[in-house]
Amino acid sequence: MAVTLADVAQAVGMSASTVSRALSGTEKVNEATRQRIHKVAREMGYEPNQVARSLTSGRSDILGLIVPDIANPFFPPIIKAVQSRAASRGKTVLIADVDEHPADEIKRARIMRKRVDGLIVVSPRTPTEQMSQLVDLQPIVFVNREVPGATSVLVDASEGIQEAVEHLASLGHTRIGYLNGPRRSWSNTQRRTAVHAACAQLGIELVELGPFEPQIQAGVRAADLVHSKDLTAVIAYDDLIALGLMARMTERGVKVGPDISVIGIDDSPMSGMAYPTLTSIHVPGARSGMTAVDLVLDLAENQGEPSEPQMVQLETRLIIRGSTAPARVR
Amino acid sequence: MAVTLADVAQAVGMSASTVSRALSGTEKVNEATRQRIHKVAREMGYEPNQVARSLTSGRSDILGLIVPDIANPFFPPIIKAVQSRAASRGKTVLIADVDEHPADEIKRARIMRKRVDGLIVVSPRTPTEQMSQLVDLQPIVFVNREVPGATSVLVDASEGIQEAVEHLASLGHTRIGYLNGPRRSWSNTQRRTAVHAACAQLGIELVELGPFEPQIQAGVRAADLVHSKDLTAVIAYDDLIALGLMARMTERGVKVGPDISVIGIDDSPMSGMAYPTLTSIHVPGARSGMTAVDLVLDLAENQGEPSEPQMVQLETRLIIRGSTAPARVR
DNA sequence: CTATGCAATGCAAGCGCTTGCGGCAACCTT
DNA sequence: AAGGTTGCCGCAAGCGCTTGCATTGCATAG
Repeated sequence: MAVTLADVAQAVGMSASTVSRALSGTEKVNEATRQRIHKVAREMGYEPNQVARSLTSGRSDILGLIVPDIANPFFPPIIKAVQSRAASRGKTVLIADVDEHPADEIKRARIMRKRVDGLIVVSPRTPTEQMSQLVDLQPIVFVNREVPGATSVLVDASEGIQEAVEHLASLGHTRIGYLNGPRRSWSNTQRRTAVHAACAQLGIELVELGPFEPQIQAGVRAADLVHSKDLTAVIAYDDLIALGLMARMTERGVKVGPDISVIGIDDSPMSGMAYPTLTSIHVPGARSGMTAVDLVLDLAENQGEPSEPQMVQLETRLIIRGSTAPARVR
Repeated sequence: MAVTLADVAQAVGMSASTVSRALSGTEKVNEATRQRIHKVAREMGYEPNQVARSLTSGRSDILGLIVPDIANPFFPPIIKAVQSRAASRGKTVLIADVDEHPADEIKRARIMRKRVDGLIVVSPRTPTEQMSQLVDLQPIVFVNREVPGATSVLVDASEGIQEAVEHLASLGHTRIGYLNGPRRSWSNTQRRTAVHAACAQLGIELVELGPFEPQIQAGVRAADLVHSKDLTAVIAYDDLIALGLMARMTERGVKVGPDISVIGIDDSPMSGMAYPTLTSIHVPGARSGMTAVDLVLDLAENQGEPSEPQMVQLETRLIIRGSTAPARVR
């Protein structure tokens, strides 16, 4: 059996309460006794039982993080950022991968909520109505989507997309495609709207395709569709779709760059490694993860005072690489 | 406040013990009352407080999973497999990403151990002596590394590597490079040894390079080194290194395939998407994850009876894609 | 009709920790 | 010198749940 608080208390000849206070450090304890307690505790190899601790204190020092798909390279950086930020604030992170399955999301969130001090939900996908069910699971913050009445950290795709369309326009493209992400996805709606706006403003013809799942395979399928539409440039909902598309194009002997320009969104680590390298709209995943941690911990600390929901906006920008080139003259 | 067991008990007019038994289902309760209790509990929206439950029962229904780096595409499939297998057995998974930092691994494991029913450690990297410290954190199972006295699921690289070297030999390569992974990594040692053995057997000259971190950037650095050694074929410690190397080679105008053959290890999802597609040794990540869950749960269930450590071996095989081709005649 | 067994349920003791409240010295006040 | 502070610390009451044991009622056996 592990050594308990009581064991330490007995060894030092003090009450458990004092030992508890000495170790958790919040309350006043004589400096000398504190040191003695710490020493003995260390010698005995005492480690507080977190479960018992959270039962009484109500805190667990765990943060819940819900992501749609760990395998999507866009998420690991977010996860890492959340973990390291959380760690520096003394928290651990419980990750749930909901496998792009919205229904799970709600359920998992409810279950998780009991063991964690706060929830961070990164889910561009689940419909807003369902998300709203989660708002009362305070403290909770949403990343990359807007939920009425909840604090969230948003990524504003419009700037990057504006830049992307301008980039294509300046390369002489006059007719571009947009490969939709999942139909009911909030971020797809956002991105799609931004593409529309930018095209309208620059007088570019827009062809919509999809929806596609944010997976490489979907991009592979998209490729053939794109080819049949005779487009010279496309913007994909995310890098994965773009990457799959590029792979398939290359396989079919279509040269990405010279023959067709493709732009991804997310700027995931892979985009610099593909061939050709993928021009992509950088989404500050790590920053949004860190921000989310800060927000959720703020909420957790001020549980009582009902602060009004904050909304932090982060910006995007275009990273030009090798997958975009002047439109071929026909 | 959430509804507690006592609330439900009061509503049904029974004692908390009965309600507890009715809901957890393990003990005998009259069928009629059980149904009534279930009904009321559902109506009241009762959800057991997991924290309290685990304090008394000692179980948490959480499995701990320690991985070196979520961002390495080799791991997400493992994680997903572990999660889904665990879910089907009624467990949740607590993931810790130790950022390739061995020292953390030990610490994290110890801390985690208190809140989880069992530990799965996937860490090809940490030195064996340190790993051994973890053996007493039963139930624990190690993936992809052998630790004396502990149950583990091993991936036997030798077959796949043998196939790989044979493949290269048959393509006419007579001098190949091996790009070492991290120096003290168990799996690197294993792979390296296998490469040596295969080369010796087939009379192929072997040049070792590295060590390199299992990251794309390291592969990029490796590329220039490889180039200067005038090799016609290399086997990399993992896909990431291989991918980085290919990207850099391509950038320098060296044609991967015709000019230099490269083989990765892991067969991560990216390998089919690179250009050219990467010939790689398939490592059954998902299977090993599932197996690990089964093993650790078995251990957990038979905590008392000291069963002797099992060792499950999984096999690897070569997946030939576009990055390998006949040696250029010079 | 009383003894016995069994199924169904209640009692109560924790699990290991936190925390409000109060005790009690030792120290200040005026 | 008596009342008031202050700083440390102990008491004890839980947190919500599980579980060994006792209790009850009733059917069955003797």
